[in-house]
Amino acid sequence: MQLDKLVTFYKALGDPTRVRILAMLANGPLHGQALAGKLGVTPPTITHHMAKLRDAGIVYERRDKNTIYFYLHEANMKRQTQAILNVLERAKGTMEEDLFADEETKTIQEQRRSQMAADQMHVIKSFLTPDGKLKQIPAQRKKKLIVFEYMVRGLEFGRKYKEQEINDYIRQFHDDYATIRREFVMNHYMYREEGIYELNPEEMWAKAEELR
Amino acid sequence: MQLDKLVTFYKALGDPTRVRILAMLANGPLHGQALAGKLGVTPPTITHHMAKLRDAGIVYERRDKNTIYFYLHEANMKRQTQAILNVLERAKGTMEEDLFADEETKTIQEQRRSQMAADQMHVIKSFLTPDGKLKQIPAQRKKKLIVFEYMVRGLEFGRKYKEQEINDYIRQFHDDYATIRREFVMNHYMYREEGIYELNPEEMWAKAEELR
DNA sequence: CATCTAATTAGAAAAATATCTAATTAGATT
DNA sequence: AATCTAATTAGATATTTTTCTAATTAGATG
Repeated sequence: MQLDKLVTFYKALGDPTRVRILAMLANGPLHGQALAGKLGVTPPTITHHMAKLRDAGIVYERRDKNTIYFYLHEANMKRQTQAILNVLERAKGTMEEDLFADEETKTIQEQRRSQMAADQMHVIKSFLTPDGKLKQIPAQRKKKLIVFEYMVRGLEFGRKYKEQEINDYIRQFHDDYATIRREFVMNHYMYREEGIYELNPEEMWAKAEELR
Repeated sequence: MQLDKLVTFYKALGDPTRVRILAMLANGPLHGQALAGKLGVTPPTITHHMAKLRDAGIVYERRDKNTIYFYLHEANMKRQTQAILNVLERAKGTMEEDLFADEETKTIQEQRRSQMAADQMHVIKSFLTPDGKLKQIPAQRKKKLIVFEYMVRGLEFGRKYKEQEINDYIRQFHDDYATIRREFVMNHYMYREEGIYELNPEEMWAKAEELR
């Protein structure tokens, strides 16, 4: 559900009233009445906006008697503002089109540079056959993650996959799709909910860092 | 019109379809048909989304024969993702509440630290009387800007002011409001459109950098 | 110039969003 | 228990947004 989270965050910032609220909170916490007064809106409107900001992880609140003070969650903000950049950075490394490029897009694809570091590329080459099959699942954790990351890059960010689709995808690389699918989830490359799988770009990115 | 610009940017990122488009463009430019195909939507839908992304300065396009390729505007993205953080940073320095704090918020206000550097504070003190009047407009550009920045911090980000309101505000500091109002605009602290004034936080912030 | 392709515009329908008023709830305080 | 205060919920309305189909436009190209 990572796409949703990212979208929720930016959507929360995509409203002038909420941005003004945040600018006020930058001066220190304020309660609902104060915000309503300064902005010239009614308390229910504040409740509405604060719910959005809270859901996005942008503010948190603390109660003092009957009054609820809202605080900027600065660390969360700083982290999340970057989210889209992380997604794009990760998307750049995707090999999907390199592997299955059709005539239409080939020349454009060729213009770009892969983002994958040379030593990671080396690990990958050593575990894949020339036609892209996985010889074996690396035993060493670090190498295993490099290979998984490579494999998972062929999946599309933000798309929901049925288990069957994941199996078929993995089978391009290795027959033991069940093990690998489980590993994907265990290592947080994918997220599973009610039998539906989705890429987890945030975690993947954190992993990419760790591998360097 | 800076608030609008910021909101337009984040709003553009607040839609799952658009985020997926961006993830695809991170691999290199694509044309409308290709995007429509990959996403399973119709061309008009792509036109709609690309207009939003273009307005937000997130993509640009280049034509080749009948085909229009969309490119990620990465530099713009990187700069603009930070925008909200800049606004908040600037808002923190606002002295409005220090100067006019009412009983209600005083203790909270006291908890926070001013962001204004010590040497800037020194310049300000030397040009203001104890009751907050401006003795004279500094002749030295750098000092003048420090004082203007201080003054302008009492105005509210994102709010539209009539000329009369600006005059009244400035008169707290100095009788020659006309000169100072003109200076505010000339130095890009404020933005003027059809007789309505609004703070220009982006420029102000750039200025704050320059002063350090 | 007739035709093809990709993109855009127009216009409609459905969904989501922002905001208000009125009513209700959750916690203090008397 | 009765009363206050701040916040929330419910429900209504106006606006904005997403997406579609059908029609139109802008450029190439035979």
